[in-house]
Amino acid sequence: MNDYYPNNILSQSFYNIDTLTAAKALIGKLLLKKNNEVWSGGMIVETEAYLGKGDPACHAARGKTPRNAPMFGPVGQSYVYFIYGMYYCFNITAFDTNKQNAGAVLIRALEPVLDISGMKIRRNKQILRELTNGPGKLCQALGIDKSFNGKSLQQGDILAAESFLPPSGDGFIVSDTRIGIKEGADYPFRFYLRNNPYVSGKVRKTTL
DNA sequence: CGGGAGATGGGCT
DNA sequence: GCCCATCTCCCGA
Repeated sequence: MNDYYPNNILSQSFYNIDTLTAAKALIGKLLLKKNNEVWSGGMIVETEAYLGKGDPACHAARGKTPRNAPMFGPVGQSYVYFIYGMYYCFNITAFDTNKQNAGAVLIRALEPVLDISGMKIRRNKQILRELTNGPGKLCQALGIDKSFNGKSLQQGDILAAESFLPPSGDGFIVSDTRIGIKEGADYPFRFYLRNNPYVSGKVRKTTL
């Protein structure tokens, strides 16, 4: 439990910017989800940009379908998809509406901040680092499933907001290739906070 | 303690 | 048929 109530919610215009810039700008922001009147959430520490047209790794690369429809807009809404038969991945639609017609930022990892006890229960894990250090993990920790697909992030049960504290690490955002894709694997469209222990992947040299 | 195998299902081509 | 993230179990050092 906590007595947190969201403020400084990111406006829709925040997301009307090219997807790569949005992916970097979202680093350090809060992702919030309300569960039974309690706000859970954490600071975004790792993202990936998926450009619509010309990006073979993007679900929207071959045009609009029922599944990828949210990626075609409006910007600033959720795009949630089901993966590997058991997990979900959470994206935020973001693109320059004057230049692109689709695009989204995959949220790959959070630094836990709010309702850590609730996240531990939903994850069935006690280690802080294991709660939200991966796209499927953070959806489970926050209680996000397909029913939250295509929802505004300016109101409702999922919000993105300015953080009230700085993330761990030295504050530098570094880029690298995206995880788990085959085509477009050489594009440096993944961004994360250097030296932040909550970034996805193998255990870093930090004792948490 | 780290590493590898196997399992899990929907949306596309 | 191909593509994906994560868990658990079972090794071997």
